[in-house]
Amino acid sequence: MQDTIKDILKRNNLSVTGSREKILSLFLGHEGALAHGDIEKRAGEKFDRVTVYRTLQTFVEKGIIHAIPTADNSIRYALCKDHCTEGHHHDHHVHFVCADCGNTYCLDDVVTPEVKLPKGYVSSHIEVVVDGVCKTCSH
Amino acid sequence: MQDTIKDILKRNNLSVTGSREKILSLFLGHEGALAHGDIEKRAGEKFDRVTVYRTLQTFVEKGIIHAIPTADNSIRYALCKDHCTEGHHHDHHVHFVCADCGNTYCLDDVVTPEVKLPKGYVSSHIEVVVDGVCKTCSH
DNA sequence: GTAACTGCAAAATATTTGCATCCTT
DNA sequence: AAGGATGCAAATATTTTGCAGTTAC
Repeated sequence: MQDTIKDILKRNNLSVTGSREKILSLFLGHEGALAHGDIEKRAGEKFDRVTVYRTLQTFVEKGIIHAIPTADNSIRYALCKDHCTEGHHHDHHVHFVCADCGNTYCLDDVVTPEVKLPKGYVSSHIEVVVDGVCKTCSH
Repeated sequence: MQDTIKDILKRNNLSVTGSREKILSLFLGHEGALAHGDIEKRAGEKFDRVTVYRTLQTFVEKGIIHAIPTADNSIRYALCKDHCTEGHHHDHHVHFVCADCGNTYCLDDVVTPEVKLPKGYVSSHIEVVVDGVCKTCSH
């Protein structure tokens, strides 16, 4: 696991630092998406806010994580399991926000559906966010 | 037009006040969606920030407008053209964010597609946001 | 050794709350 | 007149920026 994290960082030309390893391990160890606040909470409270902001930004730029906009104005981040590269995100899956537990999941198996746009509109990216109750909470 | 605005407010049991009339008229007179900041800019005169916050919140609660989450963390608001009532939004259309002009449009004719979720997931609402170039800018 | 990263302080923004006053009904 | 809405001040919260010290490579 340690090696995997380092590998991810190195692969993206990022220096391997404590903060980055810890933040990245939070993502790897958590199934759902994390908001900025979640990271500060879940971490052993050692993080400077600023470091978290900058680390998340760096990760997004490098294509390690992607941002998921949700209705409550809190941006969540989740690992890119697809083959994202710097400046090129390819997250063609659906996101799911559970009203019960509040977690946000990437439904990697659910492919973004096609949308027929009116004439003249050109689509470059489609983001689908489903609200509802997740597998765990619906039991 | 004036009467329409008043009608909308009255229909929702809201007192007819200057701020509400003006903010509502901004939405009626603008095809796209508006963010908080847009409203302060477009309003010819000075609006108290607080009034805008509270008015938008009230409108959302009453089902007059709905919020559109976008990737850049700026919530946009747009008129509900469907039959929304207090606490019950029914905006089953697709939203489009133009990378060129920055406007956000409700594509009322484009119905939200069905999404097949994995077993155990229950959907209550699906939000589709398409990024790309709009009709006007693609010319 | 050098470039990159972090943490602290502080600035710039954004949002919420309390309260006195004013306006709508 | 009564209740709700507004505007101001101020409290909170969020995000960004600058810079000096530290660390990775």
